[in-house]
Amino acid sequence: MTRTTDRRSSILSGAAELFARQGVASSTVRQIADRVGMLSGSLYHHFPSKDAMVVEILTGYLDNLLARYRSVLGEGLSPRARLERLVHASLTEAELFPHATLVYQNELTYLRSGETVRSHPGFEGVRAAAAEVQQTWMDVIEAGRADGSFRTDIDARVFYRFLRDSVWLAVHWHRPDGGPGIDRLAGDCVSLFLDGFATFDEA
Amino acid sequence: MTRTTDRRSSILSGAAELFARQGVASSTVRQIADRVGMLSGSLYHHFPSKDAMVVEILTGYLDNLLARYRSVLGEGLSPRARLERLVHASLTEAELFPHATLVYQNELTYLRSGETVRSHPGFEGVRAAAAEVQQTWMDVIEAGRADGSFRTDIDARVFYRFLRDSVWLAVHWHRPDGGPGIDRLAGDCVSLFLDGFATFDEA
DNA sequence: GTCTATAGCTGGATAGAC
DNA sequence: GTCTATCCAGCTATAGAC
Repeated sequence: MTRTTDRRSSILSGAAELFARQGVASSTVRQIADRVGMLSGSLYHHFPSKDAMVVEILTGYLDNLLARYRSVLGEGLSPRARLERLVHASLTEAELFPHATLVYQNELTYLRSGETVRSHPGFEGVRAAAAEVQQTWMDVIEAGRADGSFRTDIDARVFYRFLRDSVWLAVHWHRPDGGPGIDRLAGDCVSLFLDGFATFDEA
Repeated sequence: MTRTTDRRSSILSGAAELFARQGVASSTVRQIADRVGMLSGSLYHHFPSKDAMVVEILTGYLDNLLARYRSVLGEGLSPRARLERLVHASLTEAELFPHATLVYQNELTYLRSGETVRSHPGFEGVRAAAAEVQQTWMDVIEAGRADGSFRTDIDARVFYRFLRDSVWLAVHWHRPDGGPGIDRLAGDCVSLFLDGFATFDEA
């Protein structure tokens, strides 16, 4: 167990912060090196390429997130409760890794653009993990539609996108310290969406 | 009045499509030239730089959008009705200029990142227009909070962001032909958000 | 494990022929 | 108005000294 954060980790977190703020394409290895106080060439002792950093940032983030999701799925909850736990898990992860969350959110559009750029081995894994994340959400939404607790007159994928983007967006404004905790935030978010989306037994 | 779409416009629309799919930074002037069947050097007869294309795409989009917004503001509607008309205007604009809409949505994060990259003259105008768009939404939300029709226990900016991203996101999945029209879509969207967000006189 | 130095490439942009 | 030909800057990545 090393006492101080090792070099490799600090490079990765510096890179994540840059990627989050400027985008991957506009961030250079020299900027990354500057940030940790070394020269660009030295980075390649730790990572084979810039893309490898991106892959590692996204993979670490998604692996953690999926582990949380799987734990939630094992609890055998109702659709509504499960949805709240998924929101909670996502917000928790976003609080722990805000930069990785932003990178994932911002680059997702370009990541899935089929035949283009990213052919780097490892991006396939990222894409697969991203697909599993989406499937997890779709499953709970479909389950809620099936048991009558969610509306069926609005496309499931549309609802998924609305909710997903709102949750992921929280990292833009949520402040870990001082503000409302994750618990409160997750509850508010689910209430906001579901009380306008879940079927109401009015009258 | 020219009968065919002129060269300049086709360059711009080709560029917009590329920017939307790959991101501005990852799109090269050579790709843009390829798409309209000319060589990269020839582009510079029509535009002084790649950034100038980005500025013109975003400016044209935002100018149109703001013109619609101002027209809505002149109708003297209630907050709820005004909100629906703003959603409607945004969706209409997104249907007419889907690529520009996506570019705006995707690059907004990097656009506002203060001292970084984009110092091109003209980007200031884009930023100013984007600020006016945001202000228009914030005004109607605040008006609704003031007259009691919207909840005050959730941050206005949070609600704004949820709604804005959901509306802008529609361009990802909405198909102009065949699917539900803009009218229906706008109504659904507002109903979805407000019936979970507007105050209810229950009991 | 970091540095110096630079190779090799790609991208935005330009000059001038046609 | 388009093409040919290219400049130059900036980038990723590498090789080898220390």
